[in-house]
Amino acid sequence: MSAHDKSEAATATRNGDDENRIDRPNDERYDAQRVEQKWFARWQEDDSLYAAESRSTKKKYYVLEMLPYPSGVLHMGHVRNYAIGDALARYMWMNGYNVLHPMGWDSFGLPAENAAISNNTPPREWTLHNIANMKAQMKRLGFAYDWSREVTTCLPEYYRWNQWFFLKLYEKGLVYRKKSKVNWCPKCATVLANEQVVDGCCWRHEDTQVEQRELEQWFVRTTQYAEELLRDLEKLQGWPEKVRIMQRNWIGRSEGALVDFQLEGNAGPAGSTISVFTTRVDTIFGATSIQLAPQHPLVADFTRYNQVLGADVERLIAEQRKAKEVGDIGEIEKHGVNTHHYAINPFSGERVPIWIANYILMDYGTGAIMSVPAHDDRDYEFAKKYKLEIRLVILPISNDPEETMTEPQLPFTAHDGMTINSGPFSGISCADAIKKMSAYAEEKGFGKATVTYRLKDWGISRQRYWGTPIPMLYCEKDGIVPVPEKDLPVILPEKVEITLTGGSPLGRVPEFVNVTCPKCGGPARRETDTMDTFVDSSWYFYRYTDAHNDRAPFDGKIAQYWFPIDQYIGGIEHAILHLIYSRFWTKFMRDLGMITNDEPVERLFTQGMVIKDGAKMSKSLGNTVSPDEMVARYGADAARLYSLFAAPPDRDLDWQDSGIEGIQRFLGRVYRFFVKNATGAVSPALVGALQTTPEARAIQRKLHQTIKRVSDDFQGRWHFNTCISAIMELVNVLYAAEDHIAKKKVPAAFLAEVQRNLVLLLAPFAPYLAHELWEMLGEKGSLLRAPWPKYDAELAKEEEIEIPVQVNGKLRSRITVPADSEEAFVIERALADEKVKAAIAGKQVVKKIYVPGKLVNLVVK
RNA sequence: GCGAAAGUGGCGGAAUUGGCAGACGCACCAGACUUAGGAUCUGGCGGGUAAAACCGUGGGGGUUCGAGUCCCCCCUUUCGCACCA
Repeated sequence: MSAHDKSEAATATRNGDDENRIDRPNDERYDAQRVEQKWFARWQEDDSLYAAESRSTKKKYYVLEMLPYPSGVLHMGHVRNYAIGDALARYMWMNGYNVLHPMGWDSFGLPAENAAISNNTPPREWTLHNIANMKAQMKRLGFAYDWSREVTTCLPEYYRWNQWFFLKLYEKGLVYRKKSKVNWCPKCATVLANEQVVDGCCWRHEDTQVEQRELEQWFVRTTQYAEELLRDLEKLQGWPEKVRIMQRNWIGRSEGALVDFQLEGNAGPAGSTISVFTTRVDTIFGATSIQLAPQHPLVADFTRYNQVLGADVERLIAEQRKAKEVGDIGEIEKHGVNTHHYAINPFSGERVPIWIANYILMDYGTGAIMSVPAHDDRDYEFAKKYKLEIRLVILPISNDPEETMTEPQLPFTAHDGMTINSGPFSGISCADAIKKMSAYAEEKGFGKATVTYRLKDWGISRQRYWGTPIPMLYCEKDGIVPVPEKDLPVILPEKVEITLTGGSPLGRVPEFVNVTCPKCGGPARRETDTMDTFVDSSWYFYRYTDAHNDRAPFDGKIAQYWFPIDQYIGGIEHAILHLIYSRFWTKFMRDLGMITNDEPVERLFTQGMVIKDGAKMSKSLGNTVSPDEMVARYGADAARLYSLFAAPPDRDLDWQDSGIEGIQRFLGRVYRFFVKNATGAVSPALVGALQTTPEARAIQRKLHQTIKRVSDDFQGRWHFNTCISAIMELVNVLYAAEDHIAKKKVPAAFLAEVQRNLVLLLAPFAPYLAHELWEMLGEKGSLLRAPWPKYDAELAKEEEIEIPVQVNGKLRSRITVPADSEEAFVIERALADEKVKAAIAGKQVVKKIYVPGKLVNLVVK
């Protein structure tokens, strides 16, 4: 059937339908809904091409987008994230790789419980319903996922392995229970990890102040791997620098020394000491006080019989809390109180007063410092205020010995000085002093060199229902008893009354709580807390490689084939939480002998946010854009293409409805070109033949330039916005050549080749339209496995180039010369140009610059 | 305060290595086809001018034949960290 017949047929049917506007002949409109529905139905029937091959000789490629929480509906941020990954997956398929491109659901978590409370729907039901809905949305958007490997973390098939891992952590001493002050979000009614506290507030409730509560909790010893987590950041060259810096700061390694100061007299418990952490032990002879955090354990001993002091301490705590609330603890005005107790400096034997100060943090170091006003900004400020002694013990080193003796401006905080007034340690460099003094302290048993991290162990207990039950029992006789491996999974019971008060909901389910101890057969009580959901996402990507294994979390051999993940794509908001936990988990699994890779992710890409009207989309601002609505109005291709076109993927994207209309027009333009210029399948013999007519050559050149631009971007910097504009340019060139095409100056066989390549270029970005056009061309093979077009430099080459001619750096004219012209020829032609002649008239040309293929610049005087 | 990224037309954004600033798209203007146009096609579109000249990449200096790009100083925005001892 020719194009002419086709459009006549189309016109005939449309003319019969005159209640709407009628399209004229050749006014073929692209009905995205009809085309997308057609392919959607086919893919529903058979999506086997999206499946990764378990046995393959091809090179593997693991591309992964971060799995979503099934909140109910996709938002535009998801669409953007998945459009990037899907384009990459399709590109890699077309390049002959065995691609693993899976999807799953991070489906435990609080929103399900909140929904249960407000709608009276069981969390499981609510969650599974959301998953079904979001999965349907993903399919409608045309994302090519291997659904045979779908992972749903809230199902026992998955979470049983969380429990298994927990037992392994327990065996290795990497999980422990301790009573401690923890972050408590009153709205979530549960504990939060340090990583989940943002500016003193809950990460989910930015307006809710986190409280401190004393609770028994399970902690994962992430600090055991602190050193390696930090060191291996160097290996992650495929990660954004920004993320690596954020992780480095979060781990916060700091070298220093611990030094014990003996308490004088009988202030605290007999023989007790105050251990301080300092990075500047070289300044210890300048320590003129000890400063304790108000929450320091010793403070309680001081205030027990001193109500006045107690009240002061309360005030200091309140000031700290206030500062945290405002979010600038750095700006807090320093206050302190003198306890009138003393401690002994072990180096000098000197008595120093013990103070309590609001600028000392209990959760860093030991919660106690030695205060050296002469050599620390904060200590200096504090000492000035409270008239504490300021004693100089470090002098700046200068080449001029006279200068070395001059007193520096205080506080003098540089690290490259020389000690004075430091007893036997005087007269040496700071670095030397640190070494010698640490060694001395260790030898005498009152201190040692040490490393402190900001990173804390990961508190994973949650007093909530919708999570993985922690497989631990408490027996009256045997104490803490792990659930035997053979009894896994500990199934989360379904009939549970969910409230946000009264502790863990599971605690109110007697048949869950009351068990027999596997050791003694006596009565035991089950742990009623559940695991932080970040446990689920710490290893889920391994499960994709072997999703139905019921004997192990996954098979190590299979994981070894697929890992590390070649490309991971997700939001920057996971730069710390998820990405540190999952790096930890990988190292732990490696040490268990399950895997061989040290890091889970080779290359990480963090895409920007989708915003609207300059603000993050949110229901309260009313600036949300619904993917469903976009698909219904413009089609999935348009929604996907626009989310790639509107901005480079690593930057924020400001959504504009008028922008997606432009994309819709573009898709229609492509479609109409194919309808108007139907050609049919290409004979392989003709592909790549150099065209002879200038009209065809122009198109061929543009085609190959476009292939290069798109391919390069996939390999390199991923600026899909410019890829898509390159394809638009190609289409514009085709439209501009329509007259030539009509006059048969462009051979039909070549035109068919161009169309075929255009479809291939579009395939990663707009799969629906690409498939439709592929079929229209009469292609039989699968587009998803069609080889990516090959760039041919010869065919892309320009025969003639336009060279701008500058005079003294200002553009004066342009000349057209053969592409392979010699410099002398180009300069000669430039000098002969009328406009150039006028510009240099009466002046002397002192320098002639020719940048081959780029420009000519004539310098005149 | 420390660290990182960014600042280009009315808007989203191009310019990958120092070489034609504003690709591509949106919006707008004009024309064509039309009974109609919120379809489609064609053309225009940084400021300035009759046309040129000239001026234009946050501001100020510099290097260079030539700077959005490199160097120095400053301003603004966003993000991360923040009395971290």
